[in-house]
Amino acid sequence: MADKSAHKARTRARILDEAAGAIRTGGTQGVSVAELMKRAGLTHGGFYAHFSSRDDLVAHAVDRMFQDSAGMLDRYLGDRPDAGGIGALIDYYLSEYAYRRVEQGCPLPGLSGETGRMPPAARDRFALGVTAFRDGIARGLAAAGKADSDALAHSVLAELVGAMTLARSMAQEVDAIAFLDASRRALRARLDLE
Amino acid sequence: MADKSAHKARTRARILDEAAGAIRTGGTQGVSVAELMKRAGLTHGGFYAHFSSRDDLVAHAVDRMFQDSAGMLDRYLGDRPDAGGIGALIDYYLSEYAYRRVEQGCPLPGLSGETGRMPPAARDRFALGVTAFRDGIARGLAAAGKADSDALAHSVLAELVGAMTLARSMAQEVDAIAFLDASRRALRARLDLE
DNA sequence: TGTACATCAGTGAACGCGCGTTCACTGATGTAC
DNA sequence: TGTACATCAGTGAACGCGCGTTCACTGATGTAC
Repeated sequence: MADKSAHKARTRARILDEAAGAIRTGGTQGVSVAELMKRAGLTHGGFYAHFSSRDDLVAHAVDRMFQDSAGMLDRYLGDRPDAGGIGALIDYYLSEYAYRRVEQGCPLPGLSGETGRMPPAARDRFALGVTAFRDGIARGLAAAGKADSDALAHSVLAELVGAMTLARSMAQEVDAIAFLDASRRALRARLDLE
Repeated sequence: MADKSAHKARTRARILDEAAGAIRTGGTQGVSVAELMKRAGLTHGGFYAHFSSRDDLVAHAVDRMFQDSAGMLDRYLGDRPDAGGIGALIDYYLSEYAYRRVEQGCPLPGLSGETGRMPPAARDRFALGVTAFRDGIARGLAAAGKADSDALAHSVLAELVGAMTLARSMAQEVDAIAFLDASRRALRARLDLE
């Protein structure tokens, strides 16, 4: 019995992983149940043994994405972040590496424009995820000795997300890099991180 | 004959208007052809007298949105922008008024995260629209006496778009306003616009 | 240890529905004489 | 000016398709005796 339910939990996690990846690339409406189950090596009918509906899956997948993001945030700005943490986070967030990793990266650039069209449960969890992310940045800014770190965190997060979103919307990679570089330098400059 | 083709052009414009509005709110996949034609006071079959396919419509609707945006940009930062133009644009772009006008406002917050899923023609026109917008901001920054106005324009646009996107993704209006205010103040401060 | 039974994750056919697109048509309007 | 004809924007029924969801089933695994 224990083996059986552990197996089920692993399957569920696998479905959620695939869903999180697919949604980061294709948006909330970007995967069909059948396609998703196929990716997870299963047939579509089994889906409802794990989730009550497609909307239910989307909500849990959003959670899943923000858990990944929280992990990333923690690596740079854990409970006791040092002064260099925020600079390293900015460099990472706006790196070419992150630019290319749509499927594994932060869900904010790809999905925050879409919240108005999300099923309500997903929308709520998304808002919580954004807030947590912003709080993490505020902690990092405070650790770097910044005053008014809450308001500043809003501004920094806005530029991070905007820069990556616009970079990914460029047709030419040169233009994409221009967005990333400009914001990375502007952020470092305005936060006195040189 | 002249009357007839003028009539057709007006109808096409009406369909495009409705499409632009609906897409700004609901995204590229947010309106069906039938729903759209109904909004325009027509039946769905007539659609193909005006557009060769749904993708064709989406591409033209994207153009339409950026024409509207270019008009807005021109009001603040026309061919010979003055020093206060960029500050006024920032105030307007991040105002509560703009925050609420999803259906008529700038297409960047709602759509730039979605470009990867757009039909190719729409994607290309979107990238052109972003570039034009950024150039307009660069002109305004140059007029305000800023050095390196091109790179700075990337950074400013990123923060504008990111702040509005994140504001609209918040569940509570208080949190939305916090994003708008923080970025408005941060932008004015870092551009010495007080 | 061996056997009979219960559980339940996963299968795959079937459903109703909304979608984009097609097409034969209608009827108002513009043109030719 | 009046009539016959051509054009074509818009109508609405019909199509094939992919979707989310349901459901009777299978067969591997865990439990009871």
